[in-house]
Amino acid sequence: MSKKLEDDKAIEHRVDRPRVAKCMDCTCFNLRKATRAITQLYDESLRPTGLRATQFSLLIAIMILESVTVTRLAEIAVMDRTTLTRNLRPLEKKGLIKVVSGDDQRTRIVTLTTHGKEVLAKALPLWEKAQARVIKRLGQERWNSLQADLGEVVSLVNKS
Amino acid sequence: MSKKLEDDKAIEHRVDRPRVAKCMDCTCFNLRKATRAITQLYDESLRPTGLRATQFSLLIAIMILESVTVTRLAEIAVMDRTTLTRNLRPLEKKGLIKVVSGDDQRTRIVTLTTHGKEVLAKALPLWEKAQARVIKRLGQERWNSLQADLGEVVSLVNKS
DNA sequence: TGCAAATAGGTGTATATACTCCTATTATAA
DNA sequence: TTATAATAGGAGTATATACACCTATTTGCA
Repeated sequence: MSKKLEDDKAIEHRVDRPRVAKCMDCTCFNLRKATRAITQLYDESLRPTGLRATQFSLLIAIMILESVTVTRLAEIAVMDRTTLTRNLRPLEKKGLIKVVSGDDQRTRIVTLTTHGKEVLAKALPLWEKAQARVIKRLGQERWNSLQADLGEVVSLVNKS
Repeated sequence: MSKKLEDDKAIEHRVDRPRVAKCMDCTCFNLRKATRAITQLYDESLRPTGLRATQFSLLIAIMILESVTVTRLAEIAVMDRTTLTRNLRPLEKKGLIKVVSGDDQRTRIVTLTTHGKEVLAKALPLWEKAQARVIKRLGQERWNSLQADLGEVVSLVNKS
């Protein structure tokens, strides 16, 4: 290897300040920060119902779909199948959902219980308040573009 | 209570389809979806180094700060203090960071080890590739506005 | 028809997250 | 100076996340 190439390589691997500083713009880090912050806001709002934000959204999805398999629900939630399995556990334990085998014995069908629907009805106005607050503070226009961009991020990764 | 008010209350608490459907626009749910997706992309890119995206960003922050307390680092990372304590554990176990008591005996000072700097130097170009790919696919302009919006979300919550 | 491939799902393990409650140390004020 | 408040941090507990690997069932084809 020529001296020139060695120098290039050394430069390439040197960790200088400005180069490291750029890492603070990490898309992943900033998404995670925003998610941590916003999750606390929604969790706080939903606390009277005993639901976490993630649980609320899963229940909503199940209500809309009425009856859905684990794999299908995982696809919709852009969630690993095994993650969903674990996330359904506390919902089942609290009696909010019911999980039974489908006609295809491999599948597990998830549905809301009556109790689940009741809790969801109590949670809905609380969620609406939190959502309205976020949209108001962010501004409708900015919120719209954020929603669109988040959707773009998801499809960007799926097409990888 | 008058019949009129009872009706209003019934309407307020009724869970009709369009109202439930709006919940799919949940800011929290969509942020979490995007975060799950993008985290997998960065984790995949960093896999050869054995670092997760979160770990990479923490190491970067520690490198920039050179020496930092747990509470200060948690503030910067917009992370619960107890979460950070747990997140530092695997980094310490892998010998990437060192945690020692400060002059103020209550504080714990976090610094990078030589090994930590080496791993970070290996990870840096991998992160840069992932970051460049995301910016390219999203488009520089869209990425810029996403970054700004995520920052806005964080400060929005902090000001609550 | 019978067997391999595809599909649906769960477990083990490890990290990520944060709330509640706890201890230890430092700062402050009576 | 000493009692108290404030600060820094950790432990217990529970949820959230996903990879690697496993089993059971169904499908499709030779």
